Parts: sequence; C-alpha cells; structure tokens
Amino acid sequence: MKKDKPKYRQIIDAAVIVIAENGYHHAQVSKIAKQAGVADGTIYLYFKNKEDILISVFKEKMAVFVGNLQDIIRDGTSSSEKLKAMIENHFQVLANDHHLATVTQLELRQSNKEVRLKINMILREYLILLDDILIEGMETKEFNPEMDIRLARQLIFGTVDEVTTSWVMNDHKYDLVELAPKVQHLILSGIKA
Amino acid sequence: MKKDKPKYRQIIDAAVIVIAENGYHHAQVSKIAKQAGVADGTIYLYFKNKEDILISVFKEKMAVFVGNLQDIIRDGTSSSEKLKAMIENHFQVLANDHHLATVTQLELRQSNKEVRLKINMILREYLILLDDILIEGMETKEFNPEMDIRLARQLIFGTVDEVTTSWVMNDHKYDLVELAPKVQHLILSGIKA
Amino acid sequence: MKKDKPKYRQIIDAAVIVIAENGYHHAQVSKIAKQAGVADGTIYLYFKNKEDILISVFKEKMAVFVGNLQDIIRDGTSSSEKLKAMIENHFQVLANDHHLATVTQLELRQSNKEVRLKINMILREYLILLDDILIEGMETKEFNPEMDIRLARQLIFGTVDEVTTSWVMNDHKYDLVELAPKVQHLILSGIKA
Amino acid sequence: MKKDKPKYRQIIDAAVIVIAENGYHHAQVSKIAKQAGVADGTIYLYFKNKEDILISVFKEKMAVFVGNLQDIIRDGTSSSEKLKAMIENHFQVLANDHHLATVTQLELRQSNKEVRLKINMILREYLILLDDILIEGMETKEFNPEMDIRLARQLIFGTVDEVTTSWVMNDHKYDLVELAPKVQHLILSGIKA
DNA sequence: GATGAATGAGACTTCATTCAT
DNA sequence: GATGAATGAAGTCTCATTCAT
Repeated sequence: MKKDKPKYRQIIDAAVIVIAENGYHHAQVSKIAKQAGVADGTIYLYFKNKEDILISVFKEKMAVFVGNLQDIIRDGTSSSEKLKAMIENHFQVLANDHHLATVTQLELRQSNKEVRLKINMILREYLILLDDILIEGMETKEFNPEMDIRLARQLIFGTVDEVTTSWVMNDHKYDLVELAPKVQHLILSGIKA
Repeated sequence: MKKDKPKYRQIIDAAVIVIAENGYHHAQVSKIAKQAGVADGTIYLYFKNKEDILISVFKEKMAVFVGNLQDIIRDGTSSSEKLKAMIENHFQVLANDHHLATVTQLELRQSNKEVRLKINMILREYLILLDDILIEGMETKEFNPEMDIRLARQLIFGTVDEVTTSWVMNDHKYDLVELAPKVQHLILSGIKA
Repeated sequence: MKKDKPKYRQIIDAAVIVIAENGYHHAQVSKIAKQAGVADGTIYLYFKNKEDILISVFKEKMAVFVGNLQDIIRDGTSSSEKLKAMIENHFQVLANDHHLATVTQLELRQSNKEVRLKINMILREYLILLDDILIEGMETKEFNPEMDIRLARQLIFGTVDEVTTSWVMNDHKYDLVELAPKVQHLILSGIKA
Repeated sequence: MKKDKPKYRQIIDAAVIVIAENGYHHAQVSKIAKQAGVADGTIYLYFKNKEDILISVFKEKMAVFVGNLQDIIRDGTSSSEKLKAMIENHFQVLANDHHLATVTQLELRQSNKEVRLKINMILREYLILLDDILIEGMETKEFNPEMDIRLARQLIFGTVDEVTTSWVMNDHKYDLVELAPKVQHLILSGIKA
C-alpha cells in the first residue's frame, strides 16, 4: 500500500506547507517535491497527478476530524455533549495546525470544480456523522424534534466554518478554541427543544 | 464617470453570465468581451485589469443587498423583524438571479487571496449593517445583551451563506425563499434573550 | 482566411527549415516561432497545435505536387508521357528544395500514428491522380490492360519514393533529376503492354 | 555470449509484441520488461540502452530474411528464379508474423535518424545479396546488362516494401503471398533483357 | 545475476495585456 | 473612443536510466 510508505506522508505534509506558504495557485509540483526532499518524478510514483495530491491532502487530514468525531460519538454521553465536543474538536484541530487551517479554509477553495466536487464527497462523511448526532438528539428530545435536519446541519457547519475562516483571515491572531463555549451556546440555543 | 457609460454595465453583466456559464477559471477576458459585444481592448478602457472586473461585479451586485438592507433598517419595526427581513431579502435576491447566485456562492470564491480580500472589504459594508441590527437588538434587549456580536454575526452570515451555497450546489432544485422562516427561527432562537 | 495571411506562410516555411535542420523530435514550437520571426503565442493564432503545423506543412507542399500533376494530366499527350512527366516532376520538386525533401522523406515519417494517418489522407489525392493516368493508359492499351492497378501504383510510388529517400540519405550528393530517364524506363518496361 | 541466454530472446520477443501492440512511441522499457517477465533493470544487463533493443530486434529478425535468401541463392537455378524466390520469401516471412510486419513496416520507421541509420546498415547485408542476384543475372544476360544496378535494387526493394506496407496499413486484410506472382511479373518485365 | 524505487530534464500551450491603426 | 493582432511567461508530467540491496 502506497499510503503506508514514508514518502507518501512526506509529500502530503510538504504539500500542506507549500500551499499554506505560497498559496494554492503558486504551489508548483516542483516546490512540493523540493519541500518533501524528493525528485519531481517521485511525486508521480505516489500520486496520479497534481489534483490527486490536493485531494489526498484533504482526505488524509479530514480523516483526523472523522476519526475524532467517531470517538466523540462513541464516548459521549448526551447528544448535546457530543455536539459540543464536535465543535471544540473542530476548532482544536485547526488551531493546532495553522498551515492546515489556511489550506482548508482559504487555499483549497480556490481549486477548480472537479477538485471541489471530490472534496465535497470527502466532507460528506463528516457531515453524515453530524447528522447522526442530530437525529439521536431529536429522538431523545434533547433537540427540537420538529426541526429540519438539513438546515440544522447547515447552521452548525456554516457557523463553525465561518468562525474558523474569519479567524484564519485575521491571521490567527486570537484564540480560536476559546470561542468554543460561546459558539456552542449560540448553536445549541437555536436547535434545542 | 466611466460607471455611468453603457459599456460599463454591458461588461459587468457579460462577466456575470460568462463566469456563471463557464466557471471562474474559464472566464477569459476575450469571452467576456465577446459576450459584451465589444473588442478585447475596450475592456481596458473601463477596467484596470481582469481582477478589477471581478471586484466590480461583486461591488455592483452587493450594492443591491446593501440598498435593500438600508431600506429594511429604515422601515423595520423591531430588531427581530429587521433581521428576519434581512435573511429573506438575502434569499430572495439570489433566488431571483441564478447566474448571480452561482457567481457569488461558487465561482468568485475560486479567486486568489488578493481578490478575496478585496471582496471581503466590500462585504464588510453589508456586515456592518447587520451589526447595527444586532447592537440595536441588544440595546432593546430583544437579543441577548451578553452575546458576542462578532460570533452572532458569524452565526447569521455563516448559516445564510451555507444554506445558499448548498442550494446552488444542488442546482437550485428547491425553493430557497421557502426556507426563510425555518432559518429565521433557528437563528433567532440562538441569539434572542 | 488565415492561410492567405503572410504569417501563415512564414510559419510553414519556418517549420520546414527547423524540422530539416533539427530533426522532427527537436523541432520545438519555440524554434519554429523564432525562425518565423514571431512570438510563440502567434503560432497558435494560425494553427490549432503543433500537430496542425506539421500536417499543414505536408498539405501545403503536397499541393505543389498535385497542382503540377493536374497540369501534366491536362497537357500531356500519351499516358506514357504523362507518367514520365509525373516521375520527373516528383524528382524535380524535391531536388529543388533539399529541406523539403529531408522533411518529407525522413523527418515527417517519425510522427505518431495520428499525424501519419492524416498525412496518408493527403497523399491519397496524389495517388488518385496517378491511378487516373494508369486507367487511361490501360484503356488506350498503352499499358497492360490486365495488370493490377493497385500493384502498378505501388510499383511506381514505391520505386520513386525509395529512389528519393536513398538520395536524401546519401545527403543529396548526386543529381536526382538525372536519374529520371532510367527510372522511367524501368517502370514503363514493367507496366507497358 | 549474452545473445545465447534465454532472457536475451525473451526481451527481443517481448519488444516485438509490445511495439506491435502499443506503437513505437508507447513502447516504454518498463512495458517491455513486464512483457518479458523481468525487472526494468534487467533489460540493461542485456542491452546497452533502449536504442540497442530496437536495433537488436531488427538485426535478429533480419537474420531470418538473410538466411533464407542465402539458401535461395545457393539452391536457385536461374537469376530470375532466385529473384522470384526472394520476393516470395519476403512476403511469406512477414505474412507469417503480423506483429513483426507491423513493427518493421510501420513502427520502427518512427525512430530517430540515428536508429534509422543503424537499421539501414543492417538492411545493407540483405540488399547486397539482392545485388549479387542482379549482377549474376546481368552477366548471364537474363537481365538487361546495361541497367543501373542501384536503380534496379531500389525498384525491387521499393516495390516490395510499398506493397508490404500497404498490406499492413490495410490491417493485413488480404493475402499478401498471393500477390507475389503479379509483383514478380511487374518487376521482371522492368529489368529483364 | 536480478531487482525496482528513485531520478530529473525538457516542451507545449494559454491568456491577460498592449498598442498601432 | 474602439479595435484585435500580437506578445511571452510559466508549469505539469513522462520515461530512460541508475544503483543500493
């Protein structure tokens, strides 16, 4: 499996750094190769093309969010607690890796429709887990059982995403994780029963 | 003033159509010129460069939102009513012009950091009016006086934006304006006192 | 019509020279552009892509052969005379332009299957005229009325082509046109009644 | 001697198949290695470089033609009979191995000048034997003693080659060997006394 | 002898912008 | 003011060959 070889991760990590520092459109393959410490051609032993690198970056990093969220769902007590944990986790992961935050919130969004579509497919997995929490909370009557799940999901993801993007655009100059309690409260007030 | 000449508007309108139909990255200046019925060179008599066209498109179209919102603020009764009107207006304007919706929600976001920063500057005018509504509501105690205005703004804009983007991504296949009451309720529950 | 503009011919002529002097695989677009005295991009105002240049070179130059052959057919007396004139014309045109001879006999044959197929399509026009001469000669009994036209055509074209290619491979170091009478005699002995 | 080891032949045979099935320009060394069932690097234990493979393919296969032709010359009665046998043999060998025919008539001709020159050197051995037949025939007055040997050779080889190439280009869809008598007749009429 | 992961040079094409008419 | 022909910079990917194991 290519993904288990050390160079695979080297290239993924190099791509995050190069994209964050140079911007999406100036992240040439040769720059990524140099940052990863491999030859240009080596990139193509591990990735089909440049697009594949970008999508793989998103996929690999998203796996962290999804993995954490699965733990949260398994270990959480109430649906509210799970939702709060999800929000905090989202902030924490990105606050811990400024490069990654810049890449997911700003740079990767400049990609063309094809890449964006594939990114959305990957994102869907995360959103389905969010839906699971919402459904559970509606069944236990923690959340308003009458609410529109899709809109609730869009409220939550839209808010979390907007808060994060603003933080990145302001050069991470304040503490993102610190905002979690207030965001949790705003969102929960909106959806609870 | 160049903006009052007919070709200025012709080019702006052509740009919206060309970007919506071809996507941001395939919206060449020559295509916009052809759609506008002018020569390539003529574009540069009205705009400094391609970036200037894109920013002008956003600026001109944003003026509609801002104008409407100013009317809403002037004519509205309570802060809640104003906020509700704002949300409905946002949906209505974009539901009425699918090309514009595609351009603002999907295509223009593919622009580079520089353009996006300028777009954010323009957006700020709109968000300041939103802040005005929020401040007023907090003063009249309609909204929670303790809440963080910035986060409240991000909740509202993030949600409205996410709902709209999802609608565009689903090819406008359901009625966006119809969603307004539920979105208003979700948001107001979150921020009201 | 692009073909009538001076730059079209400039580029065609430049391509012949560059291919002859550098070889098919080292005839970069930028070299052709420089030889033609235009910018790289200008090439693409007149040709769809590099392949299109190569095919156009062959098409334009082949037109000379075809044009001459049409004159020969119109003006010739007997079929034998027409065939002899065709052979001599073939040698003369290539003997007069060593660059062209190198390109058609050696370099263009290194092209990929797609280009070669298109080249063959163009060549067909020439071969059809040759067939016309053969058919006429068989009807007038100048040529053996029982012979296989396709084989006769292959004898003629194969011989003329082989003689020319050998001449090019020997660096044009002897007089090609001088060989015409002997070649004519060999071929005519084979096909005459 | 490397040539006697089994892998040498394996690679030669693999090259013929890969070139015939993929075309000259898509016959990568790695494909040939895989077809031969050896590692990429192993190729270089038996051949100096890729060019060497191609030339060796031609050399090995040409040996069959030369061997047959030597038998023909030794066993033949008259020069005409020898020439006829040569033509028939040429057709038979290629008709019996369609892959080989495709490779020699179409694919190998796409090689660069350097390779083609070396191929011509190998071909020379075959053409010298042909010359031997012609000289003998001129001495015995079977053939026109005044004719230009080089041109006669080019007539014969050019015709045989053109007939074969056309057959390959038409996907071997008719019987090549069946054409031999007519081709022999056309050619002999041209050169006989 | 055999392997196969790694190397790195090299070129076609697009498109925003200019400027002579 | 309007035109549109011309410009030229810039980057992805392939594949023959090597060499440590």
